Amino acid sequence: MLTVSAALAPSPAMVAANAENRLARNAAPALPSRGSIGVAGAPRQVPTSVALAGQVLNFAEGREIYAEGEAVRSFYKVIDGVVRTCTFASDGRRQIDGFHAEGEIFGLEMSDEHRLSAEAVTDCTVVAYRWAGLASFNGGDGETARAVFGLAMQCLERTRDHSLLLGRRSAAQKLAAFLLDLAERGGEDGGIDLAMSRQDIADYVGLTIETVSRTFSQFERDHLIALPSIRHVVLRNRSALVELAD
Amino acid sequence: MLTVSAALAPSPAMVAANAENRLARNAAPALPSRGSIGVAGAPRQVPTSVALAGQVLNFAEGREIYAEGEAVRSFYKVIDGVVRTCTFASDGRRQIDGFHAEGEIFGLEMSDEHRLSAEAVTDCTVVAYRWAGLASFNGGDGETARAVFGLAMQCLERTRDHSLLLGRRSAAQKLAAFLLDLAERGGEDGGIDLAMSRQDIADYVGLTIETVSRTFSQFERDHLIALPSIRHVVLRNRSALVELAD
DNA sequence: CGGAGGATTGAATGAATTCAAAGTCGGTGG
DNA sequence: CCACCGACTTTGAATTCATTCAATCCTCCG
Repeated sequence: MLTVSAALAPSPAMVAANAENRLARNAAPALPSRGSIGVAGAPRQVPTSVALAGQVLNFAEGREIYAEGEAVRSFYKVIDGVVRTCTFASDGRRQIDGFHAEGEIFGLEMSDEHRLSAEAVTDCTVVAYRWAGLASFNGGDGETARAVFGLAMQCLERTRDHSLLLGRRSAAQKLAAFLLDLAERGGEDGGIDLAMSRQDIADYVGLTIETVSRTFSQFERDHLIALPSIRHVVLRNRSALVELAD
Repeated sequence: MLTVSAALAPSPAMVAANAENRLARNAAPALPSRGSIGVAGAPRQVPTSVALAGQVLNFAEGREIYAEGEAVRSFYKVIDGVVRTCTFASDGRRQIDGFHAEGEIFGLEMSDEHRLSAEAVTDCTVVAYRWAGLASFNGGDGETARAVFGLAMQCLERTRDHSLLLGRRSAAQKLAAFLLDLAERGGEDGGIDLAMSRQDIADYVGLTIETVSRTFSQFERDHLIALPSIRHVVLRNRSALVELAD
């Protein structure tokens, strides 16, 4: 149902009720954006321009896209909005593995069931590409394979950065790094639009919501940032933040 | 110098002074092993059996294999011994991204310079495969591409697990998870041979060396483990450890 | 305008770190 | 062969930082 193309090879015939999408540089349509991770800015570069058919799907804020343990049938690219991938510990604590914004992919896994769940942080539009584990990598032509590989490597790099962020760092270091990352991904200086709640941020950087709040307030008192509204951050002293972050 | 084959395609002609190696299931030669991560056991399965030429290299304990910032010319597979990949914060703190044992790869990166450095935890033997970023993915035949892709996905999974480990978890949870991971990778039950120092462990799980030591001692007092020698751990109550880890 | 969920702030607690000292182990040289 | 040295590890006490628990404050929506 979710999938359209045969294993990574375009097959327009199967593109039924839904629009076809191309996995290409700047391919995202200009939908009214309610929530980029950072500010609207330069689209994230994807190192491919390969035609790949997929099915466009919409999810309302908070909706689950797939659950931990569910069979892997697709991987996804974000067209608009923000998605989080996460796991839940036995005591209920949530750990957010990553936020995925326009142009980024998620859900690409080797095993046959998802190790993480995915949820819409904001209302969002994604494209599902048929994918059922490593076997799916077989058929595609060289260029498609290369595209998917590039995307996987991008995930790997982001995940690596994340685990370095979580290592032995203070709350201030983590949050400075988090904000700088958002600013970089968002594109322009000036303001960052937070797509996610404080709780999301806390679960991403491995802190409590109170510590996140306190640290942001401290940053503001120190004139490192301004918080004109609850979901908007302005970097006032980027170099000091960089210094802090490491 | 380090590289032997043309981009991921076997080219025996270039295999000059050094032995050729095949990236295959159970390909590792039976060298006298001084340091697997865990106990000697079932070889880590690699989901490929593709011929791939590479150059065999040896590194003494503590030696640097490549440095952060260095140009990416190869990725590596561990034949024997253990390798760590890590970064250094500006204040000198080290963060270990991963330990890589027999059969595992490291150093596969998309960018043109290494974001991490790699060092020999023990005396070790690795094979270097020519690799210069995403462009290297172009030439190979389908099967080689698939092999490399599978390896990249394996790295991704390990890195994901690591970042979940580092999130909001207590020292006991982190170390229980660490020991269970080693035990699983090592193969058999019974004993775990720690290839790495307490400092290495601390830098991997994001704790101080003192906390690692104290927690191990506490585990021993609680009969979760035994520590017959400094580099040897016996799991005495695996289910309790699993419970602890989450 | 009033309610509810999310965010901020405060005070007390607790876990991990830091600083400091003692113990262990392996290796080297007498 | 034994004693000593040095690096690594363990243990102890005090401190620090983030968490927990609790109360208040926004802000958005109905």
